[in-house]
Amino acid sequence: MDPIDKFREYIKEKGLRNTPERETIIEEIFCTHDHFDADELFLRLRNKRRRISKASLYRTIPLLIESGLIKEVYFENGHRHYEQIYGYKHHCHLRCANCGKIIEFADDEVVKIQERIGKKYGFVITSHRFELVGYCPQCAKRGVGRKRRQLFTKERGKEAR
Amino acid sequence: MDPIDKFREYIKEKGLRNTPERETIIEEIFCTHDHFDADELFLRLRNKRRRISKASLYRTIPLLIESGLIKEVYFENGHRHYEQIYGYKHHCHLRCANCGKIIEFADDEVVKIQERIGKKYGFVITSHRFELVGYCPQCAKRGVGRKRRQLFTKERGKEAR
DNA sequence: ATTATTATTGAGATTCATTAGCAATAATAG
DNA sequence: CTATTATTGCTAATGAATCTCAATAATAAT
Ligand SMILES: [Mn+2]
Ligand SMILES: [Mn+2]
Ligand SMILES: [Zn+2]
Ligand SMILES: [Zn+2]
Repeated sequence: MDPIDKFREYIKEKGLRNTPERETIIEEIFCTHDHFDADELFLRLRNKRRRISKASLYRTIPLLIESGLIKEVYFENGHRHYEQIYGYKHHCHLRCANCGKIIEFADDEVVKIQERIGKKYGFVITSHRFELVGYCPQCAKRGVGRKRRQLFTKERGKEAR
Repeated sequence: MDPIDKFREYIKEKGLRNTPERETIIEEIFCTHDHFDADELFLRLRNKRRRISKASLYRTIPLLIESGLIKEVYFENGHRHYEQIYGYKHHCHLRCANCGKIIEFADDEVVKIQERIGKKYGFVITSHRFELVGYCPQCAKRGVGRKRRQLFTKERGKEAR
């Protein structure tokens, strides 16, 4: 089923009303599989001459989450980032702390751990978030040498001496 | 080594200056092992008649992170949450989506996955964040019956059919 | 198709966490 | 003890996310 149909279903079920603005937003989100944030999405829409107010965009996001189309993946740089989940298999993220590159991966062991821990504490687990952070091949190589400055952002105050 | 000594070491290394305000903050954070956020910490200090400005508190947090005393654990309710890491073994979190209860757990498999994935993509992995979300025993039990509404917030639209 | 009901929109104001600016203060080196 | 300059506290500023409200438009009922 199409993301838009999925959304219509949700809208009907909730007694809400569908609108062209909402469908435009969904279309834009699903025309690529990239992670995104509110502002990025707003600009993407603007570049395509779709003028949707930021208020509507922000108001739509929770609906997309509740309908199972997207989810929040991480908070970074002072704002939330999202990704589509509808139609995509679940995955975890591996991120380069330097260049920001993100690799999506899946590993069966993750689910096993989830089951084991859930059983151990009597929890009914509904989701998980597993993120690995490090340095990608390129950055790891350069990281050893120069470029220290913005590489290890967390370690400011050193390279000055 | 004491958290404060650890911090002094860091301060010296960076050519910064230590202050009673900073030590007070560290003391307050380490007098218990709870997760915390900036405002909570500010109030805890205030209740103990330690008047430290919010500005200083916010300015100190990055130093505590860089010195390896604390780390950001999650963003929720519009603000960041932290936890001490110095002196505590690494752990992951299991959280109840309803009552907010948090259980800390450790599982060796997590590290194995980290190593496997790191090798697979050529990343030098420096850290990970693994969070399981679900319903604790109590909430899961009640969740089946009434109170559905705010319980399964993330999965609305499904249990209705 | 027309009408009634009310959810949704867009523009702007508002909130709230976090930062930045600045003058006064105090931590360190010498 | 003095000089240097990092740090403090206060306030102002920033910016993401939310809210207000009048105008508009999506649905359901005629
Ligand atoms: Mn992804
Ligand atoms: Mn913890
Ligand atoms: Zn990289
Ligand atoms: Zn619970």
